[in-house]
Amino acid sequence: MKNNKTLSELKASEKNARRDIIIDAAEKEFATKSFNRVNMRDIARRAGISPALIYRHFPDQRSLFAETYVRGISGILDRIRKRIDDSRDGAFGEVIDDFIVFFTRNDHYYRTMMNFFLEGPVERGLFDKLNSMERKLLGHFDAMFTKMKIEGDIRFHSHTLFAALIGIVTTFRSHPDKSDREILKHRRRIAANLTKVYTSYSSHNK
Amino acid sequence: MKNNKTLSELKASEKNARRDIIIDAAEKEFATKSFNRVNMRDIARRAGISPALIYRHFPDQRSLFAETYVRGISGILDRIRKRIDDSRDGAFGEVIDDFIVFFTRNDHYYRTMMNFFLEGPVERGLFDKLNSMERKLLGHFDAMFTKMKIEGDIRFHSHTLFAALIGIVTTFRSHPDKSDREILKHRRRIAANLTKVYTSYSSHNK
DNA sequence: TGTACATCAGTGAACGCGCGTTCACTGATGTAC
DNA sequence: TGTACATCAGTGAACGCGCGTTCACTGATGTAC
Repeated sequence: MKNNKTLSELKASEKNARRDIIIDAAEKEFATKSFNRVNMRDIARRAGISPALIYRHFPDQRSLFAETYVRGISGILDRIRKRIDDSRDGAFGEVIDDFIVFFTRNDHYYRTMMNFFLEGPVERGLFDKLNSMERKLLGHFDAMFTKMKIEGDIRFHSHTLFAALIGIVTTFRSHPDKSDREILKHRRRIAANLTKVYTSYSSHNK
Repeated sequence: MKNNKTLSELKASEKNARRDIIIDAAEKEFATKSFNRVNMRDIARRAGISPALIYRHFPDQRSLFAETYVRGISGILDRIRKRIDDSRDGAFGEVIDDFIVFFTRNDHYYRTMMNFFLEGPVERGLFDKLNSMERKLLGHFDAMFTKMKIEGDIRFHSHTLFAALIGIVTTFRSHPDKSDREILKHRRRIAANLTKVYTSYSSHNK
């Protein structure tokens, strides 16, 4: 069996594989406990390595979380894009429902995003990477609003929508007397309300 | 000079005065540094007391912050209420601009709110107190939407609006290449866009 | 074909630190008898 | 009018702890000559 990779390519892909194993472990940790209980020791244990080794692949915890976020978020971004492209009218309701459901099921991505909003600027490369994710989503929203033939500045609408969605996930969270099911239900209901307002606005201004 | 208070009343009001001094000090600390640099030692120093004394008035830091929040927030709540009551149509644009400007100028109230959203349930009494603030604001929004004769479930609209406003403050924050002025400007612009969508929706459904 | 040296994955224990909170104590004032 | 005791504001130093990160080191593999 012929191996057509050079040695250094092999090495690089091995290195990437090791990175992926760490990200997988982080992902699993996020799945089993709440955001701020996730820690480096447990991630290392889950990956079957020593904590120190993580630092050979990521400069610090924030970077690891950011990479986890970037990898994890791209699926939903593509799904949203596809929904918009496949639709005639932008599929507003479905798109924002997708968004809400995704960030409810994967709260840690929301938390990572919040972390970067609230703790502010990071190392430049990381900042750019996270920012490009946001701009990608905004680009999708732009495409959606264009299909909707909405009146006014498209980019402002995208920003407004993004803010509103983040706000919905922010304001309806764990509550002493509410189950996860109820929270999701409430978020979707509010999102549906937003859809009603926005689609009505868009159809009246055609 | 006659003192018509009983001794225990006097004592109680003195105790309240001391509480207020601590809250004042916290407020001043929040005014001089970013949210997560504010700490108990500095608040104590600012109030001219020892850190331990704070704990005679507040069970813990969260509670102190919550009380600070509750006291600080009630002014804007009343202002918003007045604006709505004094207007014929609900003054949507002015109300949400007030909201945005207030939480931009007083970021620490926003941060305290976020803290409670993100870190979740607290000691019950505190939780109820914070919750009643939120419900008060929602009540004001209800009144506003009623004046606007908006179509649909009023409470859902209030929730949607609250979420959207929180989202606007969340998503546009410190950025390596942006000044505070620009951030405020951008937030107001997005808020104005939201106003356009909402007022149009409401007027088309009259 | 062997030797010296470089490279790099990998380790477990230990460091460090920021800061909320508590501890053990003082001093003044009030109260009972 | 004095004595014993309770109450409570107030203090500065010390505790503690969770956890991200680093340190000093090992062992395997690659490379130069």
